[in-house]
Amino acid sequence: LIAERLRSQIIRGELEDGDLLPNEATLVERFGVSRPTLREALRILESERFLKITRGSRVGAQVATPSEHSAARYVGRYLQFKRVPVIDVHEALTAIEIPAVRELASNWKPDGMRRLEAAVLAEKNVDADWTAAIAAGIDFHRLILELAENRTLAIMHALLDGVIIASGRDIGRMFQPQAQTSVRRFRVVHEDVVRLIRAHEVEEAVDLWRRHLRAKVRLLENIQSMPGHDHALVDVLSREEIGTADRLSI
Amino acid sequence: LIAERLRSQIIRGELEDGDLLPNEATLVERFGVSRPTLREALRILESERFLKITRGSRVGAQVATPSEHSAARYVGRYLQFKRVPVIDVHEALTAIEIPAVRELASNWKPDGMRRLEAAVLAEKNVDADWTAAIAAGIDFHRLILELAENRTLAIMHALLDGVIIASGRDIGRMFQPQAQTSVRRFRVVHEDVVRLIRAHEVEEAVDLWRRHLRAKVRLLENIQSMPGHDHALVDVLSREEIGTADRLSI
DNA sequence: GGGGATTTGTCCGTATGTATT
DNA sequence: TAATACATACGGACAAATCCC
Repeated sequence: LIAERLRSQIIRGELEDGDLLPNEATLVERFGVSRPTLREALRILESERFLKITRGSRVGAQVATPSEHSAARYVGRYLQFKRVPVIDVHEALTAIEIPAVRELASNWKPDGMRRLEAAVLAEKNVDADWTAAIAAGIDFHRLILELAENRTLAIMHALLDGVIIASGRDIGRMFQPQAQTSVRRFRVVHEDVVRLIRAHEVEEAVDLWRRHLRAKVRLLENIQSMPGHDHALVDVLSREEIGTADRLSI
Repeated sequence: LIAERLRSQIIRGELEDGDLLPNEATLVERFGVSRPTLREALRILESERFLKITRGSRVGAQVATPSEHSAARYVGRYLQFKRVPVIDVHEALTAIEIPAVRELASNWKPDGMRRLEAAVLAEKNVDADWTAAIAAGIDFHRLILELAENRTLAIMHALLDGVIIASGRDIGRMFQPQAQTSVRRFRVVHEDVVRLIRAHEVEEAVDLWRRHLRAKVRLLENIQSMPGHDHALVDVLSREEIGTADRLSI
């Protein structure tokens, strides 16, 4: 009940990001419960990433606004439990991005177009740095959703994107030498699609994007088809567990 | 760390739905921590709906497989925090369902077609019972996603559907007298779309479904446009809080 | 229906690790 | 370097709920 009260305050915006909660003794008094009970509530909120708790002087429980990252982990765990293959998630991303490109090509706004062209430019600038290049590529896909006038779909896209990043292995695969040529070609496609969107060439833009996404999935499939990697499932736990094993020394 | 160990076991399927965990004393011994510490871990997993804890003889912590319902609440809270309007969620559902219908009309399988026709029949049978009729209507939409060969999208659809149900108000609006005629007409549309899918009339099926979804959104908008209801945001907390207030007697 | 056994819920007191001043 | 403020952890005790006989 205490966790729910605090959580409600955070979601409603009464408690803002970075706000410091009173110390445990004060909270114990305010809610009229004992310390162990209060701590169970704080632990719940910490696990849900609504609080960030540190110990020491003049610190304590700090309010953390829910981020896409934390929501993505929950969804990712669910997908993992459902034994969903990673390729399936990529296909879902495709289904979400196609109508977004259509919408954007039909009626973009000047401000959005500026941001698209800035993103393309940013990709060009980091072309030498391989890590940054891939991050910029992911950002470009997200930007398209963000500009496409549906916040729910943008959030769903970000969640699934987050799941793939948390799962991590696909991104790792992109770093493999055999993938580099393809990834570099992707940047040019991004440039082209922006040009088509600007010209309101709806069908051409959609078609190019569809081919682009199919190429991305096929690239991952090809790299994935190494022995032992077939039908790789979503796996967001393995990475968390590395840290765990370390701290538990098992 | 303890929560993560147990959670990992549940997600990997080592602990199955309904399994009973040992009692607290045993767990304390097994993990080598004190009781308050263990309880914080159990509290985390309970809040994430991985455990269902009851007190009394011969019971205790029971493993609960993550359900769409629990995942939906998590996503719902995030949407609420982001101040997303309910209509926006409906539009996202539209974007997800359209390609699903296209895929289904292009190549359905005999088994899927059987289930579609059974769903239509089920809707016809509960036509008199208003509550059951609406539930059957929702099930029909879910079935389309389930048959459309992408599990991730089906899960996303179920999540958003769950958010709307948790938010609850839109469903309530469907019960209003002014909506009943429209909702009844929806059942006929479901029947028609199955016929078109069976006949592989792809574009016609997609077009009908697009109109159907637009009608649904418009219906909700019309009812919603009563004073004080404009741009209603996703609100999954209010319902939870009713229970809270009750138990806290505030 | 009642009593005993089992299990979680809650609380207190105390000691310890850690960050800031 | 010392003092302070904070979370972390432990052990023991009792209360409350549930189940079984």
